[in-house]
Amino acid sequence: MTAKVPHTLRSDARDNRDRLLDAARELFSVDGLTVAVRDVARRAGVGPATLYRHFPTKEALVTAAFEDQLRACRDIIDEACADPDPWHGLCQVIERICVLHAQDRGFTEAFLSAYPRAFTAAVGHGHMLEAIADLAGRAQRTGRLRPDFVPDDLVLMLLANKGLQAASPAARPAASRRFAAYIIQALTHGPHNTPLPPPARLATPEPGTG
Amino acid sequence: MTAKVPHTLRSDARDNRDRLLDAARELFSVDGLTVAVRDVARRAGVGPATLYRHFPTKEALVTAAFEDQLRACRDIIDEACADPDPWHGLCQVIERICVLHAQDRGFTEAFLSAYPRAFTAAVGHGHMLEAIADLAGRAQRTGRLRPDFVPDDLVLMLLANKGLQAASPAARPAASRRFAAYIIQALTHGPHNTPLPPPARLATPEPGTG
DNA sequence: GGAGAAACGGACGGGGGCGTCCGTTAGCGT
DNA sequence: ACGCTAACGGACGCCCCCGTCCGTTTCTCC
Repeated sequence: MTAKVPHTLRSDARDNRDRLLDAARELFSVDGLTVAVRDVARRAGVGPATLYRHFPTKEALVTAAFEDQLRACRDIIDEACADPDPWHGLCQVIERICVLHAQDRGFTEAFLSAYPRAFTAAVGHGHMLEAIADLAGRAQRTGRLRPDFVPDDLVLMLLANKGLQAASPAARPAASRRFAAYIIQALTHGPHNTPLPPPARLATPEPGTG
Repeated sequence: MTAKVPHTLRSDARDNRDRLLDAARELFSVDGLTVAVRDVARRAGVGPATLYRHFPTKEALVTAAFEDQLRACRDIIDEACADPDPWHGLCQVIERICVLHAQDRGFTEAFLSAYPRAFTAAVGHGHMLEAIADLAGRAQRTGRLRPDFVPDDLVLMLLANKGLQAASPAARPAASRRFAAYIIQALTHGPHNTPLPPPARLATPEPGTG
């Protein structure tokens, strides 16, 4: 029970930790979270035990590796919510998060329920969803966002965008950009809008199975 | 080399084969192709060896299990191509294939490149894509389908729709229906169309990684 | 009803991934 | 320079999955 936490890593340890995070980001971003922990360690030039010493479980490694991306995500949303034009803000959210996800497969999988516990808790999905819902409400009141849009539709679109990662890594950004443009088109309120089927309750995505 | 193929299965064998296909369809449709072959065998009430006797590899089981779905898919497309209103036909393709995929996760994964060899060869993806491209061209000439649509965009949408399978099984059909409606909205030609980013070359989806 | 072959299924080997143990190395403070 | 301890990493156990082998059961045909 005597807390003997050094709070200061030895130089080599700090070094290895950094290299591990870099390696994790590299591998996860291209191949997703299925990459073996061993491969991350090998890429970083350390043994598996070293990795597990720094990150007791794969989930810990994942959350640590994607801290920045998560912050970037939040920044995008905060910025959009502060946009004086809520419709423009919403479009920005869609476009930017889509390409962000397209650029990083691992982050997308982490963000969308591969390790739901870690991420939903860490960032407070709830808060983000609330902010988005508010933004969407304001966008609807401007008349640019179709009135039958519901916030869950945004989750729908994010999940759909994730599906694009089955494409070749090289094609992903272009695919997501084009997809985002289509989505914005679909969300635009206009005289040609055809009625939508009832919204889906996505509440609890099944755990695992990124 | 003496061909001693009975061509007529013993009654119990035929029975087991049917039960295996049923079990495979049930499990694959809900949980996708990640289900262990053992589980399929267990569900069918037979040993693993029996399964492998009927289907020498997992891929063989998958293709056999989804033969009907594949035919249904082709029928949808053929029917749509024969539709006197090509735009209506295209919409039908989108709606029906989206819900077909929403109802059956395993088929979707099989259809979209989890076992590319088996399926692309079996059905001739090429032919289907050609037919769709022709249909889309005709739809564009009616002025209902936006002119900057390219056939690859349909693959884009199918991949995106696949992403919705991360939702709970119960929510999938509703999600896909709504998604399809949004897509059709996005593809509609109208004065409010905003230009799209350049299309993505999806040509060769990476193998594996359903 | 009995012989022969087809079909069955439990047990096995191989591969891969996750997380751990312990003998060894190397940074740090004196 | 030297010892103490943090940090390292190869090797290990465990689990899961795929596909195979062989002794046993069961259908079929006479």
